[in-house]
Amino acid sequence: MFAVQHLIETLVRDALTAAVDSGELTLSEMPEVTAERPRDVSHGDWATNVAMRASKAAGMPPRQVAEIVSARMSGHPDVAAVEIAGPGFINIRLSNAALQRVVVEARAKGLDFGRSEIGAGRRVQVEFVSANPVGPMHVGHGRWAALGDSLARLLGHVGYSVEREFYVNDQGVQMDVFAESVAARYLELAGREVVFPEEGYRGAYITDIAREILAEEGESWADVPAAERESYFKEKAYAQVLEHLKHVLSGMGVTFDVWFSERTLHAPGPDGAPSAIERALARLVEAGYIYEHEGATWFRSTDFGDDKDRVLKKADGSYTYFAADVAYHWNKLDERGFDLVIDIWGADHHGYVKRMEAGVAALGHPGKLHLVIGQLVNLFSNGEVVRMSKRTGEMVTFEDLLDEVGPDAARYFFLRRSTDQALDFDIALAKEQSSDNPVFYVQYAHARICSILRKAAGDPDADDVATFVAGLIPADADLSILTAEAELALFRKLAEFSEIVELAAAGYAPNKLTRYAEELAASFHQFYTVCKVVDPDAPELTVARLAVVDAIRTVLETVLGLLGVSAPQRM
RNA sequence: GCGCCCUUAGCUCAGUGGAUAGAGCGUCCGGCUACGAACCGGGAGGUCGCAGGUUCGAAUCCUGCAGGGCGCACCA
Repeated sequence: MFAVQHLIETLVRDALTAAVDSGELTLSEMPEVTAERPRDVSHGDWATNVAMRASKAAGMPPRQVAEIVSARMSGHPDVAAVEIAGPGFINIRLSNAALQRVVVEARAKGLDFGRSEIGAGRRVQVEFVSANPVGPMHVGHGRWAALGDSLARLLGHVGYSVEREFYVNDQGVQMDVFAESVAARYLELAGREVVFPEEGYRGAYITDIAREILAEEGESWADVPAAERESYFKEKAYAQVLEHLKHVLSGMGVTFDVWFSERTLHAPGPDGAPSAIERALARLVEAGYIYEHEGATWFRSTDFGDDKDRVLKKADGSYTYFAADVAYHWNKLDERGFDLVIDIWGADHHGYVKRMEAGVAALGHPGKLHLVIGQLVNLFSNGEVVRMSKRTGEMVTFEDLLDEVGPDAARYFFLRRSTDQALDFDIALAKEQSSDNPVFYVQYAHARICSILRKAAGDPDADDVATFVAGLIPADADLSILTAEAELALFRKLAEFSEIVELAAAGYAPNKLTRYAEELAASFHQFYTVCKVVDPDAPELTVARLAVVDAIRTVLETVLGLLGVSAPQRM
């Protein structure tokens, strides 16, 4: 709950009860009292629909109820006006003093402005990207990387203790195929006759890895048994790809606290103790959700709304991928004790949502897993669709994209759309480092402010304005002289920030932040056009407006920081 | 056939119960002898896919239909 919203709701509720107590209003039922922000600013800063909600219970038209309630909403210093409008809305306009106070608060809190404690220190894990370590990442991975990292920053800002994790699928047939593919290329390079595996990975990167092994170790591996060669190459190539993944991700500023290996779930514990998968399975047996059928071991996921039951242990004795996933989430929630676990999955995995939620519920942690399903990325270039395929070797990879458009534009573009919307990413457009690109619009506002501050300080070459703003602008600058429309509009936008942060965090929706950043930048640019900041003839006005632009600077830096985008002081 | 996501201005998209549905781009008109014009102001542009329902009120919730995307393994 935000201070101002709370204040308004209290004001309305008090007026309502006072009217009832005095007998002016008779209610068969007390309506819920809520305050909301009208979409249209001409309707005021806050509005309540309580008169419409109470209309039936009061047995009179909404506007009449509104008359009675609003008459009792006396002059609080933060409230400038109360009006009745439309079908019975009560519109409340904040006083200039209340709006000016937001600037003071933003300056006082600095980069902590907009922080909240709704997370209450609870431990949350965000697992994302988790690309298979057998090849380069596609652009969809880039989207999950930007999304997961920004979500982690956002959750941290609202009081959660956050860990970022990458799940590495380093066990299974894909790893075998991967090893066979590298081995086949190695043999080719060594001049041996070889039939490339039917289902092998044909990307050029496989040959690159083989070439590197050949350069390092010579041709000696061509003459050892295939199993020995492939087993060695598997580890060698796996390590290389993993390093590559880390390298590309760090190129966009994304790092992980934990790289979790799937192998550890299959591995027996010390002294032959059961593996994590076996322990999780035993837990499900104990809870009564397991049965045997046609030689396989099944999980009764239909008890939790899944379409059909799922196999955990196949008839041949091996475990399914899903079994490892159940064990993995048991490890997260039970052994590591996270209060909340967020997995970001591509839309191509949405068919697994129900069974995963069923697994978590059966393990005794219902509701602690939140799956974010992100729609896929369609890559365009000059209006042409670019197909992505791990097999053709012709795909544009995440790395390629990052090299072309840079980390700031890539992140911003990835985050600008809601996650359940497919993303059309036009490389050619994103490459244009022009005003078409909204990230530059926002960054420009920040750089422009820094330029003003440098000018005001008489230090055009200063590297970092943060080092001198405190000395330049007193904390108790008198802001009451700031009453221009453009100024008040800017203060209103500033006041929305805490609200936007909480909404974005609660909805796992960083795209709300990109929108806000653009709106705040627009409000600033409008203010800048109308209001001269540095004016030697008006020292008090100059100080007050410097306080404003400095507050905006900090909030722009904060919101860009939550997106993982840089806030340059010059461009 | 079943499930999930999507359908809003010419284009790309915001908007999950409120008032005259918004933004960017594009288009047309206008604004620098003020601190960064990478900026700002204004105009034109809409059957919120279609049809019912719920209620004081629906782009938003429910049902059905149409169109597009993605999935429906003892694969990973």
